[in-house]
Amino acid sequence: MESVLVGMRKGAWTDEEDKLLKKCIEKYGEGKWHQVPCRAGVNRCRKSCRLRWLNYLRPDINRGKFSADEVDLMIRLHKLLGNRWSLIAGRLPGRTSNDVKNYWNTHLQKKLVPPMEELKPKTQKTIQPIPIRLQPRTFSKNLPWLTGKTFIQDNTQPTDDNHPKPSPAPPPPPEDNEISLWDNMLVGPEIENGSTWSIDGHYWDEKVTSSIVGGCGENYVQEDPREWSDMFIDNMNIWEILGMDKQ
DNA sequence: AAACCATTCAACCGCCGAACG
DNA sequence: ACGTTCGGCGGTTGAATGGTT
Repeated sequence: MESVLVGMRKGAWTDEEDKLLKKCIEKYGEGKWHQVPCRAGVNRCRKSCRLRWLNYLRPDINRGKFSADEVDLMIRLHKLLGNRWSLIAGRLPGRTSNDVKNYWNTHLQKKLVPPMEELKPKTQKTIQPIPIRLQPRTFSKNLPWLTGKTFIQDNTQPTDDNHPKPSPAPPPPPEDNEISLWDNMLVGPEIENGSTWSIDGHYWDEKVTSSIVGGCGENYVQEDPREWSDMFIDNMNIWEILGMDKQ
């Protein structure tokens, strides 16, 4: 119960609050958000502090305009991931999930969605706009890839500049057929052919499953794709999947 | 100059899953 | 096994700003 919420400040952050929060994070680091309001001396809830830091105060945030490349990548990723803003933002260095979400809602949704709606024959069976449902968002600290046994690619780490770049030690590239699969997932309507759409919108193709899992480099066996898909998406080299030059 | 409308985006809200006692 | 807490997410809201009449 967050009884301490009574009397908490809301609304826009002041410069003074920003300074206090920034100072606190620099001193104690990110995390332990429940302690941050007390440590920083701001009358805000933990969520508000976290959001302010992640969306505004973090030093690596790129607050400039979205470049054409970024927009292109965002569209591709959205086609692949759906409204998984945090995952999309993770592939756009310096961008926050809030930025991506806002940009999509204000700039791209109007451009992309309405025309699709208009083009859609009213009698035609429609495919839900969520290509993949990636269920798990967080993982146990005991999982192998969190204990140093498995390579983890983390593109969300701060970068020296604001340009997209591959990780320093990228994992082995996927096999050609794997790239083809993900390419296919990005190109649109043909996604329906030869693959499986489950009732709840999950996209699945069993033949490819084993191939992908094997391609992760570990003897990692998982029965249900929904159990590993987030990890997979996070850790695989999406730059290659998207067929983009690493810049 | 003022009123109105549209757009942008920071911030809040409610929910979920993991961790912990 | 269960309840609580915490971190994190996506959806939504509303104030601020810009543009138009």
